[in-house]
Amino acid sequence: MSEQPQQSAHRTDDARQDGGEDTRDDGAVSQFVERFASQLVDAGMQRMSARVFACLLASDSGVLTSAELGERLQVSPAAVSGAIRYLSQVDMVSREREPGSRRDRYRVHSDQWYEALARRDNVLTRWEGTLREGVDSLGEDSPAGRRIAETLIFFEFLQKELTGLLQRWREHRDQLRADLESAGR
Amino acid sequence: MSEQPQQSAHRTDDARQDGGEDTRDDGAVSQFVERFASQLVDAGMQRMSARVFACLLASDSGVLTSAELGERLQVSPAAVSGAIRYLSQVDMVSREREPGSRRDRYRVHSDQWYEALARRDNVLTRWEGTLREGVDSLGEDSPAGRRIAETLIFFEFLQKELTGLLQRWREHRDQLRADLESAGR
DNA sequence: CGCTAGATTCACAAATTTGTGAAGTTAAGA
DNA sequence: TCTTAACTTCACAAATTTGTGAATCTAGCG
Repeated sequence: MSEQPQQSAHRTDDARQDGGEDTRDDGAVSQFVERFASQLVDAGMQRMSARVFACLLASDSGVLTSAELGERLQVSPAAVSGAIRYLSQVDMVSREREPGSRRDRYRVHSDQWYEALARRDNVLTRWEGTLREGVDSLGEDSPAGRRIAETLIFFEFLQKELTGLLQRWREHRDQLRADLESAGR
Repeated sequence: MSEQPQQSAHRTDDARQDGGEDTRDDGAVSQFVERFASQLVDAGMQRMSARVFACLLASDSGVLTSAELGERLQVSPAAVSGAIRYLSQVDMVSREREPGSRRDRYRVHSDQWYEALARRDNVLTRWEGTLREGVDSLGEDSPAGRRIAETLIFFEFLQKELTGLLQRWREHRDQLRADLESAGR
């Protein structure tokens, strides 16, 4: 039927000079980007930020310029700018500028998930504050006050667990890296 | 200055017959409800659902009818209905009907947070599915494929940890209850 | 110092979401 | 079986969010 290897449908062949990025099936990549972005949206992230993030995640270099993002996602520079503003605020993407250039480059960390989770800690702390106020308003002795106090206990438990979990992840990750080190090279 | 205890500003005195609900400062309760609801909204929940949920959480009985919710939150029955539809879908509220009545009553569980977290498990599983597809599309050997594979590893770690965490919570909770049992009664 | 590539901001239009009133549906009680 | 209280659904209006093009700002480079 076709003389192409079966994995290939439509490959990028423009922009070959500036990245060496792609030997991949663009359709499939784009499908992954959009699917994963949708799931992030379901979890509460703004659509454009989710798309930009997923796009960076699925790029070989992990670094893309505004123009590249705009082209891949088919959106305007303004949209990219807005998405990046959010993503760098929540620290999921960092902005770089090459020394002799006026183009920004946006990068995903390899540790972004770990860090995102670590930041959850603050969210929990804020929630706990509100819950404590609630217990005070309602009185510790009222049924409602007691219910909220129980909620508070759960969140406090969660926060404590989170610390341990992050610790264990670091160990797990370092172990994996060490294994890779001794086997792979 | 005042002959009232200082906690009191404006108390409900309507509806005294049907609940025995409130000996509390309505303003403060409402403030808690709205604040906590906002934080839930920030975390991605729909506004009305968040308000209904917070309202139930802050009620003495933990059970309210549609009419009560509508009155406390100043919204239409339709809005309550929509919020409840969502909340029962995600299993944060359950619907009851008193045997000889045509009024539904909506209840928060005391375990809703535990259960909400337990349900996160499914979300993680879905994400992992998408990530695996991504790795397949991009190839395990490409840098992007590798980055996504690392993400996958993190989520798998998280999912495994979640199981243990939930287990520990159940133990912690049972311990707290036992303590309460022997001390309080 | 001016020119210009590139990022950002702004006003606005399009799309989406949210809540309402009213009509529709369901089931308890006479 | 009829009546009616209570929940649900639907069409629509209001509010919010999202992305665009154009104008503006910033900083390399000649």
